[in-house]
Amino acid sequence: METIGQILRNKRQNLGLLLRQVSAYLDIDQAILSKIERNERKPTKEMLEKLAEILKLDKDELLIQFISDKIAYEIADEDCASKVLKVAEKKIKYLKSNPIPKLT
Amino acid sequence: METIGQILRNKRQNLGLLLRQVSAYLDIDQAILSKIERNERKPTKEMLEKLAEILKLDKDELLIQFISDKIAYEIADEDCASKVLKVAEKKIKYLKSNPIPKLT
DNA sequence: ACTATATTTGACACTTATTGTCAAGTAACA
DNA sequence: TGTTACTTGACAATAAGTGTCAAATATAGT
Repeated sequence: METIGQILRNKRQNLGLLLRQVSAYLDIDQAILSKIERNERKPTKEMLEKLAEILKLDKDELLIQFISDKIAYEIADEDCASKVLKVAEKKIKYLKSNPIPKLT
Repeated sequence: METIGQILRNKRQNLGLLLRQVSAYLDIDQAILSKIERNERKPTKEMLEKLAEILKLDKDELLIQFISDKIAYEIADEDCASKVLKVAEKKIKYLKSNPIPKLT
């Protein structure tokens, strides 16, 4: 099971790209990219899209990995985690079929 | 499909309790509770536990509603939402069966 | 309409998180 | 030793979240 950081790092290295090169393409400091690859910081969606481009990764797949990572870390320590996901799924289906109320 | 705010408000009103009374029990400003019930603010876990007590709700169930609400709102606008949940579930299973890496 | 009570709203100050930048640090290796 | 790639931590700036309060708005009873 790979984290998003690992996915990014592996692909970058397989392509023989340097942090410096990729971070320049994203127009961010390479320190940030380094931290993203070690899961110390989270990329923005904009960064993800650029990363998908330059690393030849599927944009949607990367987004899925990113969000699921976030959720997994968020609730992994709850012992009701899988129940949470089931309920969340129902709520999402409901939200999708109804006008979206405002979020806090 | 009820939000956590709706659940809290319904139960409070069914018990004939006032915002003032419940918020006093929680030791918070009633404005905050009002906002929680309208999903403008998120309760802390401590608030949730107190709310479960005074409103005679199941503590675990309430926590599940709370977290699933958060997740649902977080990803409801993604069109890959259900895929995200599936991947998240796998990741959680993995995390639970392995030493937990540090979170960002 | 008047009063009292319940709830909502928004401004505010305060704290906490998140962010990008930078320079100094380590590690590997020619 | 010198070079290259990457890492780390301190820093300031910004954004996000929190509690408090008073004024505004319901809501119901008389």
